[in-house]
Amino acid sequence: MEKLIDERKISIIFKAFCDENRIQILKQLITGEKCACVLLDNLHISQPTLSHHMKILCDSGIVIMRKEQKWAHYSISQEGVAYAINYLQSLTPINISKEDKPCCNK
Amino acid sequence: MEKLIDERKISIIFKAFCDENRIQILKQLITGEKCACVLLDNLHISQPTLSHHMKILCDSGIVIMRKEQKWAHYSISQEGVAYAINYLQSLTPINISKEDKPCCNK
DNA sequence: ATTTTATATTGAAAAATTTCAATATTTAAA
DNA sequence: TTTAAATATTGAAATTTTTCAATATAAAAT
Repeated sequence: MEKLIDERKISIIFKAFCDENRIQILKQLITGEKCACVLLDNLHISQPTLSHHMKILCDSGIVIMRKEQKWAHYSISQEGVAYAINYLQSLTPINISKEDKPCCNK
Repeated sequence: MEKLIDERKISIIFKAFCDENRIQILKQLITGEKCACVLLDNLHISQPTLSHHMKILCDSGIVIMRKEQKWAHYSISQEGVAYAINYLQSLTPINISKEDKPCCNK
Protein backbone atom coordinates (compact mmCIF):
# COMPACT_ATOMS: atom_id res chain seq x y z
CA MET A 1 0.00 0.00 0.00
CA GLU A 2 1.51 3.29 -1.10
CA LYS A 3 1.58 5.73 1.78
CA LEU A 4 3.57 8.82 0.89
CA ILE A 5 2.19 10.05 -2.40
CA ASP A 6 4.15 13.08 -3.43
CA GLU A 7 2.77 15.72 -5.73
CA ARG A 8 5.72 15.72 -8.09
CA LYS A 9 5.50 11.99 -8.72
CA ILE A 10 1.76 12.09 -9.39
CA SER A 11 2.13 14.99 -11.81
CA ILE A 12 4.82 13.09 -13.75
CA ILE A 13 2.61 10.01 -13.98
CA PHE A 14 -0.37 11.95 -15.34
CA LYS A 15 1.70 13.94 -17.84
CA ALA A 16 1.28 10.77 -19.90
CA PHE A 17 -2.35 11.69 -20.50
CA CYS A 18 -2.31 15.41 -21.09
CA ASP A 19 -1.12 15.62 -24.68
CA GLU A 20 -3.26 14.62 -27.64
CA ASN A 21 -0.48 12.84 -29.47
CA ARG A 22 0.31 10.76 -26.40
CA ILE A 23 -3.36 9.77 -26.13
CA GLN A 24 -3.18 8.69 -29.78
CA ILE A 25 -0.11 6.64 -28.98
CA LEU A 26 -1.80 4.98 -26.00
CA LYS A 27 -4.80 4.23 -28.20
CA GLN A 28 -2.51 2.32 -30.53
CA LEU A 29 -0.97 0.43 -27.64
CA ILE A 30 -4.36 -0.77 -26.40
CA THR A 31 -4.29 -3.51 -29.04
CA GLY A 32 -0.86 -4.65 -27.86
CA GLU A 33 2.84 -3.98 -28.12
CA LYS A 34 3.94 -1.81 -31.03
CA CYS A 35 7.34 -0.76 -32.26
CA ALA A 36 8.19 2.89 -32.74
CA CYS A 37 8.10 2.74 -36.53
CA VAL A 38 4.53 1.44 -36.52
CA LEU A 39 3.42 4.08 -34.03
CA LEU A 40 5.05 6.74 -36.18
CA ASP A 41 3.23 5.58 -39.32
CA ASN A 42 -0.08 6.39 -37.65
CA LEU A 43 0.84 9.86 -36.41
CA HIS A 44 1.56 13.21 -38.02
CA ILE A 45 4.69 14.01 -36.10
CA SER A 46 8.39 13.67 -36.81
CA GLN A 47 10.50 10.78 -35.57
CA PRO A 48 12.34 12.89 -32.95
CA THR A 49 9.00 14.15 -31.65
CA LEU A 50 7.74 10.59 -31.26
CA SER A 51 10.95 9.71 -29.44
CA HIS A 52 10.33 12.62 -27.07
CA HIS A 53 6.75 11.52 -26.33
CA MET A 54 7.85 7.93 -25.75
CA LYS A 55 10.33 9.18 -23.18
CA ILE A 56 7.58 11.05 -21.32
CA LEU A 57 5.34 7.98 -21.48
CA CYS A 58 8.11 5.74 -20.14
CA ASP A 59 9.08 8.23 -17.42
CA SER A 60 5.45 8.23 -16.29
CA GLY A 61 5.55 4.47 -15.80
CA ILE A 62 2.46 4.05 -17.99
CA VAL A 63 4.47 2.60 -20.87
CA ILE A 64 7.37 0.19 -20.93
CA MET A 65 9.98 -0.30 -23.62
CA ARG A 66 11.56 -3.53 -24.75
CA LYS A 67 14.61 -3.15 -26.95
CA GLU A 68 15.11 -5.94 -29.47
CA GLN A 69 18.02 -5.46 -31.84
CA LYS A 70 17.29 -2.30 -33.81
CA TRP A 71 13.71 -2.03 -32.64
CA ALA A 72 12.07 -0.36 -29.68
CA HIS A 73 8.86 -2.15 -28.70
CA TYR A 74 6.44 -0.24 -26.53
CA SER A 75 3.54 -1.51 -24.48
CA ILE A 76 1.21 -0.37 -21.73
CA SER A 77 2.38 -1.17 -18.21
CA GLN A 78 -0.43 -2.76 -16.25
CA GLU A 79 1.35 -1.84 -13.02
CA GLY A 80 1.65 1.78 -14.15
CA VAL A 81 -2.02 2.01 -15.07
CA ALA A 82 -3.03 0.28 -11.84
CA TYR A 83 -1.02 2.79 -9.83
CA ALA A 84 -2.73 5.69 -11.63
CA ILE A 85 -6.17 4.15 -11.07
CA ASN A 86 -5.30 3.68 -7.43
CA TYR A 87 -4.50 7.36 -7.08
CA LEU A 88 -7.78 8.36 -8.73
CA GLN A 89 -9.67 6.04 -6.41
CA SER A 90 -8.05 7.77 -3.45
CA LEU A 91 -9.82 10.95 -4.58
CA THR A 92 -13.17 9.64 -3.42
CA PRO A 93 -13.93 12.22 -0.76
CA ILE A 94 -14.81 11.03 2.68
CA ASN A 95 -18.45 11.97 3.07
CA ILE A 96 -18.84 14.85 5.45
CA SER A 97 -22.36 15.94 6.28
CA LYS A 98 -23.12 19.32 4.76
CA GLU A 99 -24.02 20.65 8.23
CA ASP A 100 -20.51 19.95 9.53
CA LYS A 101 -18.69 21.68 6.72
CA PRO A 102 -16.65 24.59 8.00
CA CYS A 103 -16.56 27.69 5.86
CA CYS A 104 -13.94 30.26 5.08
CA ASN A 105 -11.77 30.49 8.19
CA LYS A 106 -14.68 31.72 10.26
CA MET B 1 -21.45 3.90 -22.31
CA GLU B 2 -19.02 6.39 -23.82
CA LYS B 3 -18.13 5.36 -27.35
CA LEU B 4 -16.24 8.13 -29.11
CA ILE B 5 -13.43 9.09 -26.79
CA ASP B 6 -11.60 11.94 -28.40
CA GLU B 7 -8.01 12.75 -27.66
CA ARG B 8 -8.59 16.42 -26.96
CA LYS B 9 -11.22 15.70 -24.34
CA ILE B 10 -9.08 13.14 -22.55
CA SER B 11 -6.07 15.45 -22.48
CA ILE B 12 -8.19 18.24 -20.94
CA ILE B 13 -9.49 15.89 -18.26
CA PHE B 14 -6.02 14.73 -17.27
CA LYS B 15 -4.53 18.24 -17.24
CA ALA B 16 -6.11 18.32 -13.78
CA PHE B 17 -3.39 15.98 -12.54
CA CYS B 18 -0.22 17.22 -14.18
CA ASP B 19 0.64 20.21 -12.04
CA GLU B 20 1.95 19.92 -8.50
CA ASN B 21 -0.17 22.73 -7.13
CA ARG B 22 -3.30 21.15 -8.55
CA ILE B 23 -2.41 17.85 -6.88
CA GLN B 24 -2.04 19.78 -3.61
CA ILE B 25 -5.48 21.30 -4.18
CA LEU B 26 -7.04 17.89 -4.88
CA LYS B 27 -5.38 16.56 -1.74
CA GLN B 28 -7.18 19.22 0.26
CA LEU B 29 -10.47 18.40 -1.42
CA ILE B 30 -10.22 14.72 -0.45
CA THR B 31 -11.49 15.61 3.02
CA GLY B 32 -14.48 17.40 1.52
CA GLU B 33 -15.67 20.66 0.02
CA LYS B 34 -13.44 23.68 0.62
CA CYS B 35 -13.82 27.31 -0.28
CA ALA B 36 -11.13 29.11 -2.26
CA CYS B 37 -9.85 31.12 0.69
CA VAL B 38 -9.16 27.95 2.71
CA LEU B 39 -7.40 26.31 -0.24
CA LEU B 40 -5.30 29.44 -0.69
CA ASP B 41 -4.21 29.48 2.97
CA ASN B 42 -2.57 26.10 2.46
CA LEU B 43 -0.69 26.95 -0.74
CA HIS B 44 2.21 29.21 -1.65
CA ILE B 45 0.62 30.82 -4.66
CA SER B 46 -1.20 34.08 -5.26
CA GLN B 47 -4.98 34.39 -5.36
CA PRO B 48 -5.12 34.89 -9.16
CA THR B 49 -2.96 31.80 -9.63
CA LEU B 50 -5.31 29.75 -7.49
CA SER B 51 -8.24 31.08 -9.52
CA HIS B 52 -6.45 29.95 -12.69
CA HIS B 53 -5.85 26.45 -11.34
CA MET B 54 -9.46 26.13 -10.18
CA LYS B 55 -10.60 26.98 -13.69
CA ILE B 56 -8.45 24.19 -15.14
CA LEU B 57 -9.74 21.77 -12.49
CA CYS B 58 -13.36 22.70 -13.24
CA ASP B 59 -12.82 22.55 -17.01
CA SER B 60 -11.46 19.03 -16.56
CA GLY B 61 -14.68 17.93 -14.87
CA ILE B 62 -12.73 16.59 -11.89
CA VAL B 63 -13.81 19.46 -9.64
CA ILE B 64 -17.13 21.23 -9.31
CA MET B 65 -17.82 24.69 -7.96
CA ARG B 66 -20.75 25.82 -5.89
CA LYS B 67 -21.13 29.56 -5.54
CA GLU B 68 -22.69 30.68 -2.28
CA GLN B 69 -22.90 34.44 -1.86
CA LYS B 70 -19.33 35.71 -1.84
CA TRP B 71 -17.79 32.27 -1.59
CA ALA B 72 -16.70 29.70 -4.15
CA HIS B 73 -16.93 26.20 -2.73
CA TYR B 74 -15.02 23.51 -4.55
CA SER B 75 -15.36 19.77 -4.33
CA ILE B 76 -14.29 16.65 -6.17
CA SER B 77 -16.76 15.44 -8.79
CA GLN B 78 -17.37 11.73 -8.38
CA GLU B 79 -18.66 11.55 -11.94
CA GLY B 80 -15.52 13.26 -13.22
CA VAL B 81 -13.22 10.92 -11.33
CA ALA B 82 -15.28 7.91 -12.44
CA TYR B 83 -14.95 8.98 -16.06
CA ALA B 84 -11.17 9.30 -15.71
CA ILE B 85 -10.95 5.89 -14.04
CA ASN B 86 -13.05 4.43 -16.82
CA TYR B 87 -10.62 5.75 -19.42
CA LEU B 88 -7.65 4.29 -17.54
CA GLN B 89 -9.42 0.95 -17.33
CA SER B 90 -9.87 0.98 -21.09
CA LEU B 91 -6.07 0.96 -21.37
CA THR B 92 -5.92 -2.66 -20.31
CA PRO B 93 -4.50 -4.17 -23.50
CA ILE B 94 -6.27 -7.07 -25.08
CA ASN B 95 -3.92 -9.98 -24.62
CA ILE B 96 -2.29 -10.89 -27.88
CA SER B 97 -0.04 -13.92 -27.89
CA LYS B 98 3.59 -12.93 -28.33
CA GLU B 99 3.83 -15.21 -31.36
CA ASP B 100 1.14 -13.28 -33.20
CA LYS B 101 2.63 -9.88 -32.66
CA PRO B 102 3.54 -8.25 -35.94
CA CYS B 103 6.73 -6.28 -36.08
CA CYS B 104 7.79 -3.17 -37.89
CA ASN B 105 5.76 -3.12 -41.12
CA LYS B 106 7.34 -6.34 -42.32
C1' DA C 1 33.86 -2.01 -45.09
C1' DT C 2 30.10 0.68 -46.56
C1' DT C 3 25.36 1.63 -46.66
C1' DT C 4 20.84 1.36 -44.87
C1' DT C 5 17.50 1.18 -41.15
C1' DA C 6 15.60 2.24 -36.53
C1' DT C 7 15.90 5.11 -32.86
C1' DA C 8 17.97 8.74 -29.72
C1' DT C 9 20.02 13.21 -28.75
C1' DT C 10 21.01 18.11 -29.36
C1' DG C 11 19.82 22.71 -30.11
C1' DA C 12 16.78 26.10 -31.27
C1' DA C 13 12.19 28.06 -32.45
C1' DA C 14 7.29 28.18 -31.52
C1' DA C 15 3.56 27.41 -28.59
C1' DA C 16 1.48 26.63 -24.23
C1' DT C 17 1.48 27.03 -19.30
C1' DT C 18 2.36 29.12 -14.95
C1' DT C 19 2.75 33.03 -12.31
C1' DC C 20 1.81 37.56 -10.33
C1' DA C 21 0.58 42.67 -10.15
C1' DA C 22 -3.05 45.44 -11.19
C1' DT C 23 -7.72 45.87 -11.70
C1' DA C 24 -12.63 44.47 -12.05
C1' DT C 25 -16.75 42.46 -10.10
C1' DT C 26 -19.86 41.10 -6.74
C1' DT C 27 -21.64 40.69 -2.28
C1' DA C 28 -21.60 41.79 2.70
C1' DA C 29 -20.65 44.96 6.38
C1' DA C 30 -20.34 49.35 8.45
C1' DT D 1 -23.59 54.61 0.30
C1' DT D 2 -18.94 53.96 1.31
C1' DT D 3 -15.83 50.38 2.63
C1' DA D 4 -14.23 45.75 3.04
C1' DA D 5 -13.90 40.91 1.60
C1' DA D 6 -13.88 37.02 -1.76
C1' DT D 7 -13.08 35.82 -6.19
C1' DA D 8 -12.31 36.60 -11.30
C1' DT D 9 -10.07 38.74 -15.25
C1' DT D 10 -6.39 41.03 -17.85
C1' DG D 11 -1.86 41.59 -19.37
C1' DA D 12 2.78 40.62 -19.25
C1' DA D 13 6.97 38.06 -17.78
C1' DA D 14 9.08 33.61 -16.76
C1' DT D 15 9.06 28.89 -17.41
C1' DT D 16 7.94 24.63 -19.55
C1' DT D 17 6.50 21.93 -23.36
C1' DT D 18 6.21 20.74 -28.05
C1' DT D 19 8.20 20.48 -32.32
C1' DC D 20 11.58 19.69 -36.00
C1' DA D 21 16.15 19.86 -38.52
C1' DA D 22 20.48 18.19 -37.99
C1' DT D 23 23.27 14.88 -36.17
C1' DA D 24 24.64 10.76 -33.43
C1' DT D 25 24.44 5.89 -32.40
C1' DA D 26 23.87 1.22 -33.09
C1' DA D 27 22.53 -2.80 -35.46
C1' DA D 28 21.49 -5.18 -40.08
C1' DA D 29 22.06 -5.68 -44.77
C1' DT D 30 24.84 -5.35 -48.80
